Amino acid sequence: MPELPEVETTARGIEPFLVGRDIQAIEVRDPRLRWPVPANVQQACGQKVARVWRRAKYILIDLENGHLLIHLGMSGSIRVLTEPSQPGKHDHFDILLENHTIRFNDPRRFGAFLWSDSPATSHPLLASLGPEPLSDQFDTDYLYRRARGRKLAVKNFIMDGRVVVGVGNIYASEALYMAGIHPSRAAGRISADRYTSLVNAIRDVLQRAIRHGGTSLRDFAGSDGTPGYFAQELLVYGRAGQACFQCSADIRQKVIGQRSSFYCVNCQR
DNA sequence: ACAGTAACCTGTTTGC
DNA sequence: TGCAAACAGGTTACTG
Repeated sequence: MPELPEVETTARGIEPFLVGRDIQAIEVRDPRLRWPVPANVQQACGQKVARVWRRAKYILIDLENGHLLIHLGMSGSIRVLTEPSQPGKHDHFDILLENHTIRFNDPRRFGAFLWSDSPATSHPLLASLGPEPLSDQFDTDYLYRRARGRKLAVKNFIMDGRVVVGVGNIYASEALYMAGIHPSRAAGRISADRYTSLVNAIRDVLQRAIRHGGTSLRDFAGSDGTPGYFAQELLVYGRAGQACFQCSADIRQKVIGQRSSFYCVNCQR
């Protein structure tokens, strides 16, 4: 489901169907999402799509005037339909193009579909977000500086979107393992050198996951029910009780900040 | 400003 | 087998 690599994959997947095309209609059949889908999304109708891109875990659709924001939440997915089909349960809205339909499905309803008049990055939900993990602004100096004086667990620190965006629960565990840092360690008590490792690990794991098309491309690519490619690459996530690949100790699972975390007590300090 | 927690939902898995 | 509890990839809002 939607971690940054999947949002990226989804955005790239729908882009060619949208850019340069006119939005003919937006059909909202179940507006109950994180926030009720507002009527003003209809302003997109009749407009041509200029750009489709991603910021944090938001998919942004830039129009000639205004912007659509889509968030997949925990369980959202988007499919491109090439021929008409009956909407199913949890299919909340469609974006109708001349030859295709973009269909949004979200059982848990933590997703969002919103409109912004001004550039999407100035929307209240996006305005105070931290840098993209794959951008130059996200480096050792930045992360080390932001961590000064912080006492919360480093795992929660890197999952805070105001610090850096796009690091979800899976990749937080993975990156900390790769960097050899214990997820419960206070963010302010980690050396600059170790933050260098962490920055590299975050970059590396996200890039690799994107290259693999995310962890559950199935949502987008026509479901065959098989888990995504990246699931096989996971080093600690979901491996509680199994042997660490580096030292063979049992991988532990612990709840940190209300989320399951996976780590090796030997390899992570 | 910071840290911790509750809350928003439904579907699937786990445990008795 | 049946049922209830626990859990799931995200984020905001509230509390102290």
